[in-house]
Amino acid sequence: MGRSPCCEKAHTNKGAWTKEEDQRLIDYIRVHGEGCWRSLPKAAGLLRCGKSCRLRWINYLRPDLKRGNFTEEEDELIIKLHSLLGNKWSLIAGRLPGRTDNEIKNYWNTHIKRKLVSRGIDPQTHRPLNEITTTTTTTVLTPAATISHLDFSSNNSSLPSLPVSKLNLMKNSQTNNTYNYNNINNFSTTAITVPTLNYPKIEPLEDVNCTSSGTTTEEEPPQQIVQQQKQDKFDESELNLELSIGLRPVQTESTRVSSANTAESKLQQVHGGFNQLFGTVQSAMVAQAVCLCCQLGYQSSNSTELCMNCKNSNGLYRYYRPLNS
DNA sequence: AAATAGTACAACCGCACTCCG
DNA sequence: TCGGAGTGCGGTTGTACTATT
Repeated sequence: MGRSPCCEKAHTNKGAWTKEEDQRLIDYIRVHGEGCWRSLPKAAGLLRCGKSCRLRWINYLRPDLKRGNFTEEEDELIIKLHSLLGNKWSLIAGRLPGRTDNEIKNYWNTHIKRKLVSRGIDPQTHRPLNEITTTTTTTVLTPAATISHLDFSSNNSSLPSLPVSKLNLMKNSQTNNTYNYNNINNFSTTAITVPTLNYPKIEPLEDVNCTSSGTTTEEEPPQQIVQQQKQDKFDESELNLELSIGLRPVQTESTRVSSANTAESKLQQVHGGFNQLFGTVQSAMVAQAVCLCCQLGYQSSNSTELCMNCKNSNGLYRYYRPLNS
């Protein structure tokens, strides 16, 4: 049994929007605001599907959209973000104020792909097209590798089984037991050092060997939480806003030392689950996050005034409507 | 000038996720 | 806890426009 269609297809217009339809939609949203897209068409007197209205508004009619050509800076930012996030267009769009996911996706497919190919770079992997082997220090499952399962349970009673989904994990090839976790909210990399004997069972959905700009924390003490300051400036070489955490190898009760300021104590605080640890780390990351557009100077560079991104508590730019404000 | 090929992008489709009763 | 409604997302398609022959 399939789900019901989103609208009565029989009595809806399809295809390009007319000026009148646009105006009706704009007028309606100006008065009533966004929301309840299913009932909106009828209320606004539009013979359109609610989804169609939503798409038209979000991708074309919103007043805060930045129309026009992409700048060189935007190009480079999209490339960097794509290398980190893959085809997560909405996330990429969240970092480009005034641009929509659809617009970026189209632009990627029509311009940037070709641009990268002409530079000799594979648009999907962001590796040189003619590269056969790699000598870089980090092996990455895929630019946005998805790990289906992370399991500490077999040899370790203090850490739970970890049904970790959709983490961007990169295995550090130099330190066999370190994984880098790409935090998509603020582009930081979290190095997770796991006990050698309790090596996590990684089941990558895709096995794509490629390189990355991910950083390692091999020389840092394993139990130390090191939160490096973000780079003030968008670096041409890489988006390296590093936050590192190393998990101490499993210890017996007798050897366990508690300290309020150590990573170990943090671990103990979150013994209810590794997911909680990620939640804690992520929260810290987000709390510290300064949006990229501010770093880049796209938005207000005035230090006393946060841009819309930074005003948004989750660190991600989302659509904002100045209509009724 | 007409036909054809290539390009750009708006719009659609279907799936997945979240929310709420 | 479950199921349906609403919404968001990524991939794909359709079509208008431009360049080339």
